[in-house]
Amino acid sequence: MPELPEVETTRQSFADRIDGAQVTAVRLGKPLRWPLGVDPTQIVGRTVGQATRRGKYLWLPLSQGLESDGGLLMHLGMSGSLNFNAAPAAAGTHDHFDLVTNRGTLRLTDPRRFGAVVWSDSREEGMAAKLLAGLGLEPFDPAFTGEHLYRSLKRRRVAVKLALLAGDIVVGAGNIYACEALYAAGIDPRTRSDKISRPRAEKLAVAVRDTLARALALGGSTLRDFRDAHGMAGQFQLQAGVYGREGEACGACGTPVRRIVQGQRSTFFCTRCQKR
DNA sequence: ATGGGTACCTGTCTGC
DNA sequence: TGCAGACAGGTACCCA
Repeated sequence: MPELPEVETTRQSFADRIDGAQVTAVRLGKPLRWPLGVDPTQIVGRTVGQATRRGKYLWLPLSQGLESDGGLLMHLGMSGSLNFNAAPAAAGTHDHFDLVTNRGTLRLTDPRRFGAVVWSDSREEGMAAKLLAGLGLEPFDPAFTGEHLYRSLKRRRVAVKLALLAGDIVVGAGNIYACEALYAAGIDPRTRSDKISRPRAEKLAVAVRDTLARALALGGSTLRDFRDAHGMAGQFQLQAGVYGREGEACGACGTPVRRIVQGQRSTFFCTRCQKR
């Protein structure tokens, strides 16, 4: 579900409110993608720090005086959302993790349970380090340039859409925004990554950054169940050019939007506006 | 190393 | 109404 705009929207909606809170309890529901990796009693009494984001992961620091840092690495998977509430309802069927603090409860709701909440002694150690290790550049990092994208794409020969989705060149674009960025850049998603010219890579880098920024400004996309930590839905899906619009007329040329499958996922594109 | 496929799990929608 | 099948925002892991 959540791609970078949704994860960042989520982070911004609870980070300042939970920063400085004391953990009073932890409640676990059904298993998520990985075990928590720590005895929950080790978390109780800790102080929550400022949540940060790397790709689609959130890192929530939980310090214990001077002796121990550590924190939780969280991922929303396909169907996860985090809610922060001072007076949370009783945990429902899909509520699988509660971090109860003196200011409110941070709750992960995730029907499909592809999400994760994993303890690490620091962001640079253990499971967190392992999961973050292979990630590509942040799209808003000045180092993410057309030249960087061009050189990275040159090294492989998969379809450019799959190269974007892989997340080891640039992070943050999932299925919706990979489709939308390629549409904005006028590039056919089936184009082999090593065939993308320098100028087109430049255009694509700009499109990735702008698409994600625009979605972030709209609070992300809500297709079915995404909500930020206040329960607000995103608005970007209403402006999508191609995603989820199979058969509808392309806004630029009127050609019906086409749907194909790449890597077992739907790709939406305009056969006229997007060239190989 | 690269590319391709599978696996994880639940809900919703479509068509017969 | 029931039921099978397709599909859904992600990504680690296994195999060739």
